[in-house]
Amino acid sequence: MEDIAAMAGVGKGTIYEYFRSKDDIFREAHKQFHKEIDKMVEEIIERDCSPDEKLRMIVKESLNLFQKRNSGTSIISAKELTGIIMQFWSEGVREDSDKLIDPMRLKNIYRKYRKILSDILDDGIKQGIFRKTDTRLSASVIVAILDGIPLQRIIEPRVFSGGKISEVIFENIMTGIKA
Amino acid sequence: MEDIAAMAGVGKGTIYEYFRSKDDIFREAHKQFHKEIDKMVEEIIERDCSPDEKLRMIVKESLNLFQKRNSGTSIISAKELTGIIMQFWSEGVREDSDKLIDPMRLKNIYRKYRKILSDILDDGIKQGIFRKTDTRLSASVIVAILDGIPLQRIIEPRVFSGGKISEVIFENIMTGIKA
Amino acid sequence: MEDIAAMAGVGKGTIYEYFRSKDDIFREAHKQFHKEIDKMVEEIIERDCSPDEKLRMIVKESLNLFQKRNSGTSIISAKELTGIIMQFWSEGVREDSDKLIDPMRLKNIYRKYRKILSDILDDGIKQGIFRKTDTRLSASVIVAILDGIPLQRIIEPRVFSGGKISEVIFENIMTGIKA
Amino acid sequence: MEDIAAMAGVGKGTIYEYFRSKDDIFREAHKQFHKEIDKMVEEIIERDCSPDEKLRMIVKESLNLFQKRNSGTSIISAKELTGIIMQFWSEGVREDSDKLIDPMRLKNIYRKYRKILSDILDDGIKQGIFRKTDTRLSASVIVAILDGIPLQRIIEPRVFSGGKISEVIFENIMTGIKA
DNA sequence: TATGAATGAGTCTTCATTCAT
DNA sequence: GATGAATGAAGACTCATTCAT
Repeated sequence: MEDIAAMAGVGKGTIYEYFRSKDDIFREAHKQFHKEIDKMVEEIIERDCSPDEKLRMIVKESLNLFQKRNSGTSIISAKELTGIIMQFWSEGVREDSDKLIDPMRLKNIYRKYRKILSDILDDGIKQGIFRKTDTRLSASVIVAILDGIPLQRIIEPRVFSGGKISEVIFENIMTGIKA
Repeated sequence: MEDIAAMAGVGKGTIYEYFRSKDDIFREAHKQFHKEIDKMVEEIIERDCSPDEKLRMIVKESLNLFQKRNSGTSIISAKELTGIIMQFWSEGVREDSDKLIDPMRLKNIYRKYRKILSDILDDGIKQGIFRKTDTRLSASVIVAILDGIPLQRIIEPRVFSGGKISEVIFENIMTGIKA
Repeated sequence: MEDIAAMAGVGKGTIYEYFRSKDDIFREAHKQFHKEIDKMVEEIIERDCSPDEKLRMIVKESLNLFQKRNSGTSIISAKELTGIIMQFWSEGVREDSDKLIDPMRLKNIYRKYRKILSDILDDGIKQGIFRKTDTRLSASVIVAILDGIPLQRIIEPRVFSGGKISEVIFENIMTGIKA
Repeated sequence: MEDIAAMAGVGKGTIYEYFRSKDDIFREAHKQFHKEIDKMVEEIIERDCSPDEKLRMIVKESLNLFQKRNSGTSIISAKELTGIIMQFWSEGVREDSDKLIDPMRLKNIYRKYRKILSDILDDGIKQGIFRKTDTRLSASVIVAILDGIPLQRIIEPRVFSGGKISEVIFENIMTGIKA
C-alpha cells in the first residue's frame, strides 16, 4: 500500500478514502482493464466492415492492449501488466472462501468475449467467408490464443518482434496449418 | 506453511527437512509439473506415427494434464492446479530482485515446447501433410491455445464438457476457420 | 520484541519504525551506553585539575555509570544493565559471519579509553606525580578493573557497599599492595 | 545442538544420553571451566613459596587459562572461550525466572577466589611483604584485573603480545603507579 | 480531506527436544 | 546405547489497516 501510495503521489491513508481495501484496488484494476478491452472491442464490432476484417482488428488490438503500456504516461511496464493479469486469472480461479475476484465476474467476462467472437464467426459463416464449425468452441480457441500469446511474448519478446505477429496469428486462425 | 504441513500430514517443521523455504517448495512444484509434461511429450514424439497424429496426441494429453488431478490420490483439484500454474507464470514474469522462478527457466521451457512443436510441423511440411507456414510462430499459437484453454475450462467447465474438446481444438488448429 | 514493545509502552510493529531489526536495537543501545561514558570522561579530562584527581574522578564515575540506573525513570536495573554490557562484550568478540557488533567498533572504543588514561598517566609522570611505568599497559589494567569490578558488584553487592569502594580501588591503583 | 553433536562426533540424540538439556551442557561447561581454574589455583597455593610468588603464579596462570586453548587438541579458540565465559557472566547475572546459572554458584565461586587471594595477601602482610590494606577489596581488584584483561586481549591481542604481560600486571598490582 | 505514525494479526523460519528404530 | 527424522513452541518481522491530527 505504501508503494501504491508513493506511485500515486499521495499519502498511505488517502488511498482508503477512495478504496475500501487493497483487494478493492485489485478488483477495481481488474474492472478497469476489462473496461478498456470492452471499449476497444465495441468500437471494432460497430465498424462497418467484414467479419474477417473485424476479427483481424480484434486480434491486433488485443495484443496491443498488453503492450502499449510502454507509453510515457504509464507507470507500469507490459511485463508488469501481464503479471498482474495472470494474478487476476489466478485469483479468479481460487476456491478460497475469501475470493478476491467474484468467479461469476470472470465467467461473464469470458462469456461475453466468446459471444462477441462467435457472433462474428456466425456472421462470417452466413456470408460464406468462414466454413461451418462449432463457432462457440472456435471462439474459445481464439480467446485462448489472445490470452496465451502475451505470456509467451513477455517471456521471450524477440520471437514476436516485428509488427506482423498479429497478422500471422490471424492467418493461422484463418487457414489452419493443414496442407 | 501450517496448511501445507497439515495437508501433508506432517508437522510444520518437518517440511524444512525436505525444502529450504516456502519459495523452494514453489520452485520444486514448478519443476515437478514440467517434468510430467516433459515425460508425456517425449513419450509421444518417440512414437512411430505421423506428425499430425503426434500433434493430436499432444493436444489431447496436454489438456488432460490440467484435468486428471481429480484422481483419488491427488490432494489438489484441477481448479487449484490451474491457479497454481498461473501463479507460476505470474511469478516467472516478475521483475523483482528476488525472483521466485528463474526467468531463464521459463524461457527454456517455452523454447523447448515450441521447438518440439515446430519440429513436428516442419516434419509435416516435408511430408506434405501441413502447408508451409512460419512454423515457429505456428508452434507459439499452439502453445498459446494449450495454455489458454485450461483457464477457460476452469472458469466454465460446461462449455468444454464432452470428451471431444481436444478433437475440436485439434481440428481448429488443422484447418483454420476459413471457408 | 514483544517484551521490549510492552516495556516501551508501544505496539510490536512500532519498534520497527525506529529500528531496522532487533540487532539494530542492540547496536544502538551499545552506542548509547558508550556515548554516556564518553560524555562523562570528556567532562572530566577537560577539568582544570591534577592528573591523579582526574584519575580518581574517572574511577568514581565509571563505577557510578553501572549503578545509577536505579533512578526512578529508568526501566532497567543495574543488574540488567551489567548483563547487557556483558552481552555487548560477548557479541563483540564473536567470530561469526553475522557479527552483531563490529569488532572494529569495540577495538576503537577500548583504544580510546586506553589512550585517555595513558595520556593522564603520561601527564602525571611528567609532573612527577606518577612513577615511570609502561603507561599503555597500566591504562589497560585500570580499564580491566573498571570492567571487572561491576561484575563482582552485581554478583555480591554487599562486599562493595559503602560509598568509598571507588576510593579504595583508586588507592589500590595508586599505591599497589607492596609494603 | 546439531553443531555440538557434530563437533563431538556423535548423533544429535546421543547428547541427551549425557545431558538433560542444552542449558545443562552450558552449566556443565561452566563447572568444568572453574574446575580447571580451581585445580590450577590449588596447585599453586600448596606450593612452598612466598605469598608474592604465589600471587605472581596465579596471575600468570590465570591469563594462560584463557589463552592456551590454541593447543592442537582443543576445538575452540581463545576468542571463542572468552566469548563463552562472558556469556557465563552474562547469564549468571540475569534475573529471569529460568536462571541458566544459579546465582549462588557464581557468588560462591567469586567468594572462593577472593578468599584465596585475600588469604595470600593476609599472609604477605603478616610476613611484612605486603602493606596493610583492606585485603578483601584488594583481592576483588586483582580478580577484576584477571577478568578484565582477557577481554581486552581478545579485542586487541597485539597490545598484550610478548610473554611478559603477566609480569607487568603483577608489578602494577604490587607497586601501583604512584611515584 | 489528507496524512503517516501506530498497530497487531499473521507468516515464515529456527531449533531444542522427543522417540521409534 | 546411539541415532536422526519429526515436531511445534517461540520468535523476528511484515504489512494492510486505523485514526488522531
